Amino acid sequence: MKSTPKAPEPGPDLSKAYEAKLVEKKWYQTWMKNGYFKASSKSKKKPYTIVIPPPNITGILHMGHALNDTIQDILTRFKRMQGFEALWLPGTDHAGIATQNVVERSLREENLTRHTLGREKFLERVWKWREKYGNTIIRQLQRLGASCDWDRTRFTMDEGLSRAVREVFVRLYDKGLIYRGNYIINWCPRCQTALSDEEVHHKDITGHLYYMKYAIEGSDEYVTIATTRPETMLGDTAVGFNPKDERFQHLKGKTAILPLLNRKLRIIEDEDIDPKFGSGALKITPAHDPVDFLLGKKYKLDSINILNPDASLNENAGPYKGMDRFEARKKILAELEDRRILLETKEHVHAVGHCYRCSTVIEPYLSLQWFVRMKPLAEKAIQVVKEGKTTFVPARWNKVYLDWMTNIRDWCVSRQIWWGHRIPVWYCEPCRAKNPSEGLIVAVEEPKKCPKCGNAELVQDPDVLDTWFSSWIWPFSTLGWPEITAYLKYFYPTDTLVTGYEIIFFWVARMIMSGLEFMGKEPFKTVYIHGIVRDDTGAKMSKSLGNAVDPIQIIDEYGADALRFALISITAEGQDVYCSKEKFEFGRNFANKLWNASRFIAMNRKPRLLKKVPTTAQLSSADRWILSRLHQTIEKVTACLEKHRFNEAAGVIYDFFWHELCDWYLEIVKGHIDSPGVQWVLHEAHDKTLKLLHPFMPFITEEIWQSIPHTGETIMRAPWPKAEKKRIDTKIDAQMQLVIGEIQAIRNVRSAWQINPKDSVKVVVKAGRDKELKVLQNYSTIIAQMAKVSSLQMGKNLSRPKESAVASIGRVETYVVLTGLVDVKVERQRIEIALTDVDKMIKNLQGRLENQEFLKKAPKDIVDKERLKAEELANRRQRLQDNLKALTD
RNA sequence: GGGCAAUUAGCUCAGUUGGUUAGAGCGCUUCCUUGACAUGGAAGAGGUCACAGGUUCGAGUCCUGUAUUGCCCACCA
Repeated sequence: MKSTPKAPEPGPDLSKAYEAKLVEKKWYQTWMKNGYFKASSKSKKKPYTIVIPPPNITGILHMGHALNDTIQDILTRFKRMQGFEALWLPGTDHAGIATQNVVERSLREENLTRHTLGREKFLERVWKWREKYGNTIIRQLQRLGASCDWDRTRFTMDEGLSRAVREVFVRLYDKGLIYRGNYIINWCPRCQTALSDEEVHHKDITGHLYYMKYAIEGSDEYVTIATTRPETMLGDTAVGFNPKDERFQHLKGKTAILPLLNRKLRIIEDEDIDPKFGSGALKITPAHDPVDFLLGKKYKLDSINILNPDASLNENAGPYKGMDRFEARKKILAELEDRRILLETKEHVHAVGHCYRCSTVIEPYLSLQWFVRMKPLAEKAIQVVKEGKTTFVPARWNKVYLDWMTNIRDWCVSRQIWWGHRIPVWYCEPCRAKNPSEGLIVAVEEPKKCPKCGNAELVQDPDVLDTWFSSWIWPFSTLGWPEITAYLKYFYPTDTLVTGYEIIFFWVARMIMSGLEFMGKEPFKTVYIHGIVRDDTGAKMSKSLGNAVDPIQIIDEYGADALRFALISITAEGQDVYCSKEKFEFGRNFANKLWNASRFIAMNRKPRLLKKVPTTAQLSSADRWILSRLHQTIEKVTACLEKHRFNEAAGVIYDFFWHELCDWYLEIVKGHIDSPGVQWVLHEAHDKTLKLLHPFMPFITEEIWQSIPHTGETIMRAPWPKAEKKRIDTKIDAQMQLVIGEIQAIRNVRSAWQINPKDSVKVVVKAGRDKELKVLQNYSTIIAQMAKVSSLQMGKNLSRPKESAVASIGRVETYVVLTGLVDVKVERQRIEIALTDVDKMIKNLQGRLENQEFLKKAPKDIVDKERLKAEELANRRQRLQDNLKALTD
C-alpha cells in the first residue's frame, strides 16, 4: 500500500480490487430485469436450444452440477453472441424415491410414518417440502451465472408435464407397448418398491458358496447343490442339471426332498445349466431368482414367494416366518450344519445388486408390475445414431450407447411409492370379477364410470411411475407437448445435450427413443458427455464422504467466474476431473490479472483517440503483432467452442491475454501508450478478449466491458468477434518470436550473472545474416527497453567485447558486457553446457540427414527444415567453440 | 466374462489428422515490492512420454501384447 499516492487514481470506474460478490449480484439482477436470458419463438434468428438435465429438487449444487451447467452456459452465451436465438430451458425433477426418502426421514423425527399419515396427507407434506426447499438448486444455479430463460422453468410434476406423462402412457398402451405382468423384478426392501435394471448398482462382494445335499426320494442317495443365498431354499420347487452331465443321469425322473421343509422337488434337465459351476446341479427358486423364474415358466413349476416386502420371511417360510432374510440365512446355515446337510463353504466373489438410492441389497422378487416394451422403440433410436443424426462427443460413447440399445430389455416403470405420477389406469372390479383380462381403463383423464358396465366406483392403480418416465420426454414436454405450440415447433429439436456418462442409459438413450416415437425427430443433434468430478484422491465427491468441495463456498471466496474458469480449464474432453480447493486459485489468479490489466488500460485510456481505425502504416510492428495474435486467438477460440473443446478454448484465451498481451505487448507499449495506434490496438484487443472470455467469465467481463467505451447494452448480447484474415500476419509473428528470443537471451545472461534489474547493460549483437540483423535493428528500441540495455550495438561482423558473456540463439550471437564481473571459469562452464546441448541435437539430426530413406521418402519441406536446422546448429556450435577458445586464450 | 478409459516433470494434468529442442498450472531454486497486478514480474532446475515388440524415413501420437489403476456392462446359481 502506498501511503501518499502522487496522483489521484485514474480510471475511476474500476475499483482497486475486484469485488466479485457485489459485481455478480448487480449484473445478475440487471440481466434478469432486462430479460436478456429470454428466448422468443417469434424471433427471425436461428434457434439454438439446450434443455437442462433437471436437477433433483432434493439436490444442492455440487461440483458435478457446476461443471455441467457451466458448460451449458458457455454454449448458450456463445451461441447467443453468435446471433442465435439461444434458449437454455431450466427445470427440476421431482425425483420420486429420493424425495420421498427425504420427506420420510423428516417425518421420522416427528415419530410419524407415511402410513400413519395416509397417502393424501403425505403428498401434501411432500408438496410443502418442495415449496420450501425445491428451489434451492435453482438459486444456486443463478449464483453460478446460468443464463437460463427462467420464465420457462418447468417441473416434472407441474400440470403440463403431468398431462404429457399420461398422454405418453396411454399412447404406448394403445400401441401395445405397455403391459402389466408378474415377473421377477429388482426389489428394494428398504424403499419397498420395484426398480428398473438401471437403478440397480452391482458391486463385487466376497460372499460364500454353500454346498448342501438334497436327499433323493426313495433312496439313500442325495444330490449336491451350491448356492450363495441359502435362505432362498425355502422357496425351491425343483432341482436341475444339464442333460449332458454324466454325473446326474441316474437322477432322471426322480424326486428330491427339500431339507428342513421336506417339500418334494421335481428334478428337471436343462441345457442352460452350467455343469462347471458349483456342483453342476442347481436348486430352482422361481420366485426369487431371474434364471430360476425362466426355468419355472419353461417347466411350469410352482413359484413360492417366501418374502414380505421388507424382506422378512413370510408364512411360506414355515418356522422361519418373521425373520429378516440375513438372520434367516444364519439360522438356516446353522441348522443345515447341525444336520450335516451343509457339506462345504467356499469363498465366492459375485456381483450383488444394490439400490442406487439407499444401497440396500436388492432382492429379485416376483410381483405384478407395469413394463414398457423397449425393442420396438429402440430400433429407430439405433438408426439415428448409426446415421450420425445424433452424435455423442467424445465419439466412444456412440458405441456404449449402441451396445446397450441393441441388448435392451423391457423397462419396469411402476413404483410402489406415493410421490410421483400416478399410473393412469383404473380398474372396474365387477368387470374384472367376470373376466380378469377386462375391467381395465387406461385414460389421460380420470374416467367417471366404466364404459362397459357403467359402474362409477373405479379404483385407480396405486402405483406411480418411475421418475425417469417423466424425464425421458423432457426435451418436448417442456416445450408444450402434447400441444403443438409455436414454441415447440421453433425450438425442437434441441441442439446440444450436456450430461455425464452415468445417465446415458437412464436418460439420454430413453430421450432419443421417446423423441423419435412422439415427435418423429431425434431430440438433439449432439450429446456432449463430460466426466465426473472427483476429489483429489479420485473418489466420487459426495456429501456423506465429506470430501466435497462446495462450489458455493468457492463462489463466496473466489467468485463465480474464478470457479467457472478453473473448472473448465482443468476438464479435458470427457475425462474425469480431480478437484481440490487449490485448483480454483488458478481461476482467481486469472480473474485478478484480468482485472488489474483492465485497470491499467483504463488508467491510460485516451477515449478521443479511439474513434478512428488507424491505417496499417500508422501501426507499429508490435501493434501489428498483437493484432495478428488477437485474430488468431479469435479463430482458435471459436473453432474450439464449435468442437466442444472447452478447456482448450479457455487455455488459448489465457495464454493470449496473460502471456502475450500483458507480458509482452503491454510492457512494450508502456512508454508510448498515448500514441493513437497503441490506444486503438489496446482497446481492440481488450474489447475482443473480453467478448471471447464472456461465456467463461460472464460477470467480470460485463463489469469491465461496461467501463470501457462500448456500444450496446450488455456484453451478453454483443456480437461475437470475427477473425479477420487480413490482420493475421505470420511474418510479423516470426519477427516477434526472434525479438522475444533475443530479449530472453539477454535476460538470461543478466540473471546468470546476477545483474541488478535496475542496472542497465551494454550489449553487442552479432547477426551473421541480413535477415535477422534487419529485424533486430527494427526492433532495437523494444529490445533495449525490455532487456534494460543502455547501449545496443548491432552488426554483421562485430567482435566480442572484452569481459563479456555470450548467448546464442539461432544464428545470432549476443554479447553482454560485464565489466569487472566476468569469472572465466563460470562463463566457460555456461558455454560448455550450451555446447553439450547443441552436440546432442546435432547428433540427433545428423542421423536423420545421413539416412537415404529419410531423404527419399520424407516430404521436401520437412527435409528442408531439417537441413536448415542442421546448418544453424553447426554454425552455433562453431561460434560457441570460438567463444570458448577466446576465453581460454 | 465382455467393453472403455488412464499410465507424460516432485504433484495435477494438456498434447485430434505421425514431422522444430515434448508443454501448462502448482510446487521448487535465484533475483525483484519499478505508480495495473506479490492472487505479481524476470530467470532457472526438473521428463529414456508404464513396459516389450511391430508398422514407418520418422512414434508420446498408429498396431499387437504385458503390467498397474479406475469405471461401465453381464441371469453363472
